[in-house]
Parts: sequence; C-alpha cells; structure tokens
Amino acid sequence: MEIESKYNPSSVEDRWYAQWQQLGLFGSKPDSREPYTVVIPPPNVTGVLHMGHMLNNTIQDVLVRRARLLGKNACWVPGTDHASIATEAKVVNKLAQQGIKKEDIGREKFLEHAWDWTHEHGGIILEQLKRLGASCDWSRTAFTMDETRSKSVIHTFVDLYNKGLIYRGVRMVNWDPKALTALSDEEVIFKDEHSKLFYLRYYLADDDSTGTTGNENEIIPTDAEGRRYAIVATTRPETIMGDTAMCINPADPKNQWLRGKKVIVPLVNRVIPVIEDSYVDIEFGTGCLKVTPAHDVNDYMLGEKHNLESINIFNDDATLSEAAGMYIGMTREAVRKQIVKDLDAAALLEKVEDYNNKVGYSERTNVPIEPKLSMQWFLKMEHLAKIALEPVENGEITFHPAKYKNLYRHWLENIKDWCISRQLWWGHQIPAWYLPEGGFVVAENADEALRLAKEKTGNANLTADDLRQDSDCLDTWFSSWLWPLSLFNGVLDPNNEEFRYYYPTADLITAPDIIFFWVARMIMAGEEYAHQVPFRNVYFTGIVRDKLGRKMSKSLGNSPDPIELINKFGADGVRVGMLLTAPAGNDLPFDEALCEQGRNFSNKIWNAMRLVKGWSVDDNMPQSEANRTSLLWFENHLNKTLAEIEDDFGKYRLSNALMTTYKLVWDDFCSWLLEMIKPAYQQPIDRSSYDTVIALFEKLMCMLHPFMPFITEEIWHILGERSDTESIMVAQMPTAKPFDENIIKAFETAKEVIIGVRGLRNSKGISPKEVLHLCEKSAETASPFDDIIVKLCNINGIERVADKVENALSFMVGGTEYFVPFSQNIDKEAELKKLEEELKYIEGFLNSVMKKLSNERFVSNAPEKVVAVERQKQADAEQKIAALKAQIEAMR
RNA sequence: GGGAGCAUAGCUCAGCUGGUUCAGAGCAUCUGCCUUACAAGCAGAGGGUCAUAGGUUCGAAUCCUAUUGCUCCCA
Repeated sequence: MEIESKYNPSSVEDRWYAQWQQLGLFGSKPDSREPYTVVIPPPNVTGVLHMGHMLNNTIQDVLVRRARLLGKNACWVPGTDHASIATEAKVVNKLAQQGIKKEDIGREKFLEHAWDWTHEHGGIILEQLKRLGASCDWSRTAFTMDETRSKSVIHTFVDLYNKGLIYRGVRMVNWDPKALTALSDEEVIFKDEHSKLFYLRYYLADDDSTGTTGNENEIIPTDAEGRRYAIVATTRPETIMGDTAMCINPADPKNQWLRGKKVIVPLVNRVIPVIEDSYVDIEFGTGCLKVTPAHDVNDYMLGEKHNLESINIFNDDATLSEAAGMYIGMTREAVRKQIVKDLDAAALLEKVEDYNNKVGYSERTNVPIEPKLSMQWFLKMEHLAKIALEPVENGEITFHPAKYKNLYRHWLENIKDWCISRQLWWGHQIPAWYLPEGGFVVAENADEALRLAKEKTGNANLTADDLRQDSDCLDTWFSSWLWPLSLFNGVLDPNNEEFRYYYPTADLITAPDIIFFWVARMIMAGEEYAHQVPFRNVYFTGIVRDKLGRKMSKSLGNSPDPIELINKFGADGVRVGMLLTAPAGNDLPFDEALCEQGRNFSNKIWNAMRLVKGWSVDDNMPQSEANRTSLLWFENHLNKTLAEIEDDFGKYRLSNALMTTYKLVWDDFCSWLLEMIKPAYQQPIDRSSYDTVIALFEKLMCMLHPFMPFITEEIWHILGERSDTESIMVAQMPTAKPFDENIIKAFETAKEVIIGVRGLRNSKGISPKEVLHLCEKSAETASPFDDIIVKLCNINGIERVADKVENALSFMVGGTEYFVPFSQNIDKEAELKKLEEELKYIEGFLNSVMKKLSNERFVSNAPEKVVAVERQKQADAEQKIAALKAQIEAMR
C-alpha cells in the first residue's frame, strides 16, 4: 500500500463530516445516560464566521466530543439570533440602494424583505462551522425568531409585566440617531476624544450689583462695560438652546455671589435661574454648570430634583428641532462649529481650551449617542439581579477563570433597569395594545388583548381595529436571555421530557465582553423561570487579537478568513492553532504560525501511522525483552499522563491538556517508543508488540479526537482496518489507571544516558553511524533498558566497570559516571576546562546547601522533609565532586 | 474620576496554600544531519537579577508596601 508522505486534510475532512452526519452521530435524544448539554452562543444572522467564532466553537466541540467519548449523552444545540439592529440596518441599506425607504413600504413588506435576507444569509455561518468539524445536533437548529422561541419571548414579556417587573416610562435613554432607536447601556461604547472645552458667558439678568460676599476666593468676571457674568465651561455649546438653569455648588466660595440670581443664556437670551446642588464639581471649569435636562443624563436628574423645564432641541436624527428656535434643521456637528463662531462674534465666548473626554458611541452604527428623553419599556432589575448573583456567589455556577466573578458581582450590584424596547421593526413586536381612549393592555395575542381591553374599558363593542399594537420591538437580548430555556421549550412547557433531561446545561463557552448582555441575563431568566441555574460552568474565552494586539475587525482588515485558513492548514491544524495559546480569559494573539504548528503535528501523526503500518508482522517471532519493557514503560507513562490531562480538563485548562497530549504523542510516542521498538530495516516485528503498539496508537487517537476530529478518525480506521459505519466519535476514551512510578523513573535515567551519548557524538562530531562502546562505573550488573540504550545510541554494549576508563570521553547521570572509549585525540585541555567548570558550579551549589544546613534556625524551623532534601542534595553533590576531582586528577 | 487585573527566555504563556516539578513548556534561534515514517523532519545546544525599590521570613517568582509601565471594566 502506497501512502502519501504528506497528510492531505482536504481529502479527508469533507468525507468524514458527511459520514458522521450520515450515521447520525451528532444527534441526541434523552436516554438513561448522563446528559452533557451545551447551547451555542447564537451567532448573528448578519455575520460571517470570524476568528472569535472559530475559537469559541473549537472549544465547545472539544468539550462536546470529549463528553461523548466519555460515554455521556452529548447534545450541542446550534442556532442563530436575529440581531435586531444589525439586520435591520443591513436591510435598510439594501433597500436604500434600490431607492426604497422602509416607511414607504410599511412594516409588513419590510419584514418580508428582512426574512428574505435572513433566509439568504442566516445559514452561512452554520455551514461554515461544519467545515471546522462542529458536532452540533443540526436537527435542533433554532432561531431566536422561530415559532417556539418567539412565543417564549412574548410569554415571558407578558408574565413579567403581570408580575409588575415591566413598566413603561419616560426616561433618559441612549439614543442612536442613525439607527433611530434607543439602546441599552451595554450597547454604548465610550471612546477617548480630543475635544475642546468652551467657556461661555452667561450675563446676569437684571443685575442689581448685590450678592458679593467679600470672600477672598470669590471670582466675579466683569466685562469692559462693568457688566457681571458667570462663566460656564461646556464641551457641547450646541445644547445651550436647551438650557433651563445654571447650577452652582452651595459650598463653592467662588460663586456665592450668584446665589438666587438669574442669568441669560448666551445668544438665546433666555433668562434662567441659578440653582444650587452639591452634585456640581467645584473644581471643574469655573464651578458653574449649565443644566440641559433633555440632553444629559446628569442634568436630567437635576431637572427632576429641581423641577426644571425640559426643552428637547433635537429631532430624532439629531438635527436641531423647531424647539431649539435657532439653527433649525442643522446637524449637531454643524451647529457646534457655527455656534462657536456666533458666540465669538457676539463676545460671549470667554476662551477655548483643549480637553480630553469620553464620548459614547453606538456599538452598532458607530455614531455618537445622543441622550434623549423618551417613552420606553423597562425591565426592573432589582429582583432579577438578586437571584442572578446568588448562584455565582455560592458556587452553583463556576466561572473560568474565576476573576470574572468580581466583575459580575460589581455589575449586578450597580445595575440599572434594562431598557428593552427598540424603535425597530425587525424583532419581537412588543405585545402591548393601546386603547382608543388612552391606556394599554398587555397580552400574548391580539384576541386576548381585545378581551382584556373590553374588560378594562367595560366597552363590549371594541373591535380589534380599535386597538393599536405598540410598534416597537424588543431588544434582541430579550430573546437570547431565554436561549437555554427556550431551546428545549422550557418556557412554554416546563414539564416536557427534553427540558427535564437537558436542563440545566453543563458548560457555556462565550467571550467575556458579553458577560452582562448575555451571561448574567441568562442566569436571571434561568432562576426566574426554571428556579435553576442555566449552566454549571462558564468558560470565558480570550478575545482574538492580531499580532500587534489589536482586536480583529473588518475595518482594520486584520482578520484572516477562517475558511482560507482551513483550506491551507486543515481544520485539525487550525483547531490546534486556536487552542495552543488560548488559556481561558487571556487575550489570544493570533498568529498563522500556530496553525502551521497544528498542520505539522497532523503530518507527524500521519507519518507515525505510515511507519507502523509499514511493518511486517511475524506471528512466530517471540517478543524481545526490550520491546516488552518499552511498551510497558509507555503504558505506565500513558496512564500518568492521562491523569494530568483529566486534571487539566477538570480545571478547564484546555490548552494545557492539548499541549500535554501533543508532547505525549510527538515526544514520547513518536520520538521515543517508536524508535525503541522499530525493527531493523526490512525486518519484521513480533505479533504481540505490533498489536500492543496499534492499541496504544488507537488510544492516543481517542485522546486526540476532541482536538483533532478528522485525522484521528482517518487514522483510527486505517489502524484497525474498520468499516465506514464505525466511528472513533463513539469509541471509548481511555481513562487514567494506576501506574508504576519506578519504571517511569528508570526510563528517565536511561533517557539521560542516551542523551549523554548523543551529546558526545554531537559535540565531538562523531557520526551516528560509527559504533561506540559504553562503560558504566557501577556495581550493578544490568538494567532493563540496556538493550534500548544499545539500540538508540548505536553502541556495541554496556560494560560495567569498577574504575574509571582511560582515553575516554565521559559524562555523568545522577551520581554515575559513564565512559565512551575514544581512540582519536581527545583535547585534554578542553576536557579539563569543562570538568573544572562543572566542578566549580557544583562546589558553589554545595556551598549554598551547606549554608542552609549550617543555619541553626533553618534546621530547627523548616519541616523535616525539607531538611532531609537538603541533606540528600549535600550527599549527591559531595559524591559528584569526588568523582569530578578523580577525573581531573586522572587527566593530569 | 471609581474599580479590577497583569508584568517570568526573542514571542506566547505555565508555575496551586512560601521549601526538588523552581526557575519550566511550546514556538522562534543556533549547530550538526536528506539516518529507508516524517526537512511540515531528526539529533543536540544556547537563552531569564522572575518589572523596580523596600519589607516579612531560617527561606520569596510566590506574601506585604511603594514606584513604574500596560490592559480591561464602569461612570
């Protein structure tokens, strides 16, 4: 059989993925086994696969495949979310290209376009996940706007409303003037901005020259004509048309003279009162704050407190409205430029300073957020925050890494009510119906709404046409937060078999930037509706960055195309690359070289298979002692390593688990074991050794399968000559068994001897082909690994000697000396120098040990074990020193 | 402005409740090798005052304090 010397993933991967689906191996139904459930963080229908998805889904697949191999009933549920704002924006843009405005075609037509768009693009990302090898139960694929999920959302809304947790109210919200909708606090991104601080003159109205206190800190600005004014520093001069007060701190000595006065808004000429509130920062600017209740969150609070008028000077698109009285129709940016010129011209601008501040931007449209008063729906957070905090505090849910617990607590303890309405059409329309004479009813459907409306109004003649449903839709996260519940229909039918079996889910794998958006809210919903946590563990992945540490983004163009990476390195290679340097919670600086490393590893495994499958087997040949010992060593070492890997998985240290497996396969299996048992050229191997090595190889493939599903399946089939209807996916994962530490240690020593001889060859330029002789200065007669040392060092035997050997190269392992007789000239000077350096080092080492041991307080305070260790160090060092001295003496 | 975290080899990171897992791993680098599985490879080697300064201790990468630099979250 001729097998290619290079592994070719593309011919293998598609074939096996199709086969797995064919065999129905991804599917799950409730049965008597322990369930292992994972719900996918639903990617957004507008998206295409990016590196974050690659990382996230690789991790999920590793955990799911491992659980399956451990005999659990693994169920990984895929799906997508409708991404209200993002999708609506895409559809609006697409229609705009055809010259169509959504208002022109109306809600229903618009939604048809949105559905078309969803059907066209929504599945792309899931198809791409298949290339990665994701073993999702595709028959369960869900969408946040499909029937079950939609009904769950509406049902939840009505239920929360009836419990008094949802209310409608006028609040200051984060307004996105491009998407024309409110956003939640979490959807606002603050950015540093170099801006200006404008100092404006607010002249006193009807100045009667009173108010001065004579305080030495008092500051009373006065113009050339002696008119007194206050100076207000602002970054947003374009909002002065909305000013309805000026505020000072009652404890501010600079501004006492302004108490009880009225001032004139510059240019606008409106007279506004000076109010006092300790909220004002005395140190900021001049200590005078302009109060614009309609356009600033803090000013809004002041307005509420002091009963100020609120003037909304902006239209929804952030152009100036009629109410502004000036600059009507201009954009806020244009007004800022113009008003500064106008203020300056009117001598109302005192000065301008450079200023760095943070400005909130819309996560979706990337335009500055405009704080805006508007009527919205809110979900009260107090109760939900309380029930969501508890399971994380008491350990029912574990975060990996644990540091996110603090962040989580801090957020929940400072939470504000959740604005859940969005002025969009694409999403779940709010199930509230307004009555003709005012007021509204909340119901799961129009019929029920009509019934309630009749009841509420006492008007039996009301018809459906008299009611008007709220035109807004719900925040997308209001459906995502139900995801672990609604995927198993746990909201509408909490007693159904699937929900009882699969919920709570086991692990949630997600990026830390949605801990509030999603993780916290799922815990709220889980506790509220199932009275149980939605998952036991949350694994926070790192954020994938480029080599320069920048977040991957489309606009920077620094994100590689995952599908191209898969084409180049194979899905297995890319998976290994993603996992290798991705400890939980750390940023992942992505480098293609990592995928290359993964690909190289695939190739290594492939060639190990080629080697083993190339051996001819002799059924009559007895197993050599060397082979028996080699295989015994590896089995013990394998069990030890399995225990480490199980520990790593228990702590969700996946990259560690992978690296441990990687070294086991590459170093221990390929570089050591296979070389140890490899028959001489064109010689056969005995049956027993062959069967054992195949079995070990298969075990390794099982251990590697969660990380590298494709190549392990391919090799597992070749090794065992299995039929296509079998699969490693449902094989049995080896588990750690007791092991003999002695044989592992004995082999470690043998390894050091082998490395010692190889080192001599390397440093002396002795060809590996030249047969050498090895002497061990020891009273032992033989070691179980002698034959292996002979084989791997290309020596003609190990001779035990009582004394040092003349004319030989030497090295030490532990306290034992080894000699390789060497006929050619030995550079005595160089050897001596080397020995003396070593002696010096060990003497220094002994010195430090003796320092410790001669310290009375160390000997009396340190635990006995530690002292014993130091004494052992002393003995070893003394022995080594004696040997070195003898060697040096002999050389001279 | 408030809070949290990080700083260990050229790079990315391990290092648990102070002590033989104490200075580690992978990659990269260097030196030999096309040795009949693999050059996507093999065999060796070098490389770190554990950010800085103090302190606690018989003993500190590890605990404490300060400083510097970076990151994230919140307002």
